[in-house]
Amino acid sequence: MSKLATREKIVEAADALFYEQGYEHTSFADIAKTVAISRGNFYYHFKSKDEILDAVIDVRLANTQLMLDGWEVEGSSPAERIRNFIYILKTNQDKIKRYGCPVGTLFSELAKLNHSAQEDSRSIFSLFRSWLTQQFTLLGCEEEADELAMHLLARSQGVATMANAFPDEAFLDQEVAQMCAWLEIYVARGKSKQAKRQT
Amino acid sequence: MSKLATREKIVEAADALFYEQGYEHTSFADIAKTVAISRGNFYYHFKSKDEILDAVIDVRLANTQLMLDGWEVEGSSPAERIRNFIYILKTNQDKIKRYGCPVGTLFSELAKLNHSAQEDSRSIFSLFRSWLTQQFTLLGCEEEADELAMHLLARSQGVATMANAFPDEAFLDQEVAQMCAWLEIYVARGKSKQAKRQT
DNA sequence: CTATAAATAGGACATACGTCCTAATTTGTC
DNA sequence: GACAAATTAGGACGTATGTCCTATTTATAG
Repeated sequence: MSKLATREKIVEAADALFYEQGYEHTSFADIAKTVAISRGNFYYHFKSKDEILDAVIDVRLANTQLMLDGWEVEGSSPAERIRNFIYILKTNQDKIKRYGCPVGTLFSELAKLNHSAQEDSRSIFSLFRSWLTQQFTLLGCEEEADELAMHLLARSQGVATMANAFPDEAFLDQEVAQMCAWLEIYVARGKSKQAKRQT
Repeated sequence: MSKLATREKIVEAADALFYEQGYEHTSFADIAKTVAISRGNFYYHFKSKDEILDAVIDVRLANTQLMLDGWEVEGSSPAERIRNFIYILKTNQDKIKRYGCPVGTLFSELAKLNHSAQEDSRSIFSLFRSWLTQQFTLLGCEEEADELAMHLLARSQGVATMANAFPDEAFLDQEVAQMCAWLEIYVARGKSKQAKRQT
């Protein structure tokens, strides 16, 4: 119980610090200080900094999956679920304006460090990508589903980056609205296809 | 002469290393090794790591301005110039797939480090932003020029990030084509406005 | 050619950091 | 309540890094 609690607390603190300060810039002392434990205790739960990073990525993956699953409610449409994805930007806009996108900035950092966890970090992107592909497929855009997924991911990433650089604007709201409008094109296209198939 | 050469060599090496490895992850030894000078000599030209960063940002700003000026050739249209901007992604695609966008990734890192040069780093974005705003204004989209500039910047950033995460695809080409197609809407809109004004 | 300044080299130093080790404390079990 | 295992604390160690200092070499000027 207490073992899990401490471990979880460490991962939780590391998760936040890696997001806010970056992986490399966050030291053991930083995390230990946040959790209020000694460095020794720290090393009882994790043998190295890399291990904590792995744990953090695992938690982020799990939380992302949980979020996506939470959108899979009875009676929800793929369009609604994609809109949920777009609205992540709005929901987390304060943090995004301060620290950027947690997925994009972590991957970017690990890419530069040539870190072994780079591929694990990419898998968070992959999770979103395959999920979005699935949603666009359900929407009736089978052939271009993956392309649309990548497009939407890129749009989100770009908005997050620019919102980080210029946080004092209505920019984020505008872009979210535009992305929703863009989505409607494919919603309509999917419907007309479905109608065709019905006749 | 040799003084300037050494200084320039240091900045050049630091510029590349900051891009490829990140600012924090690049040590004095790394730069000194690349330039093949001693750490002592190093400190003769720069009193601190921050000073090198400032110099690198200045160089990047100057080079960017030079690039933009280079596009201001006789007989070029704003649409062509914006297309030039979009094509940066294609021109630098190899490096972008490996290290992301130099502007975006540097800003992102400095934001997390809470580094004093963060604002200087943002000014590279600002340069692109105001330049694009000007081009869209010339295109005849005065009211929405800045919005369009930010939109295009965000699209570029997003494509760079995703191309970094998934470099093995035709993704970048597709997105560049889509951005050019998107631009045509505003080219046409500008032309119709101009025609209206002429009548 | 000489004297002065610029430039370079390389070692010294303090600090921070990741990692390891051992002792102490807490928890769980019979 | 006693004993073993799990957990925590905190110091020790080596390395890397940013920074500084001084001696040596190279370039410049009168």
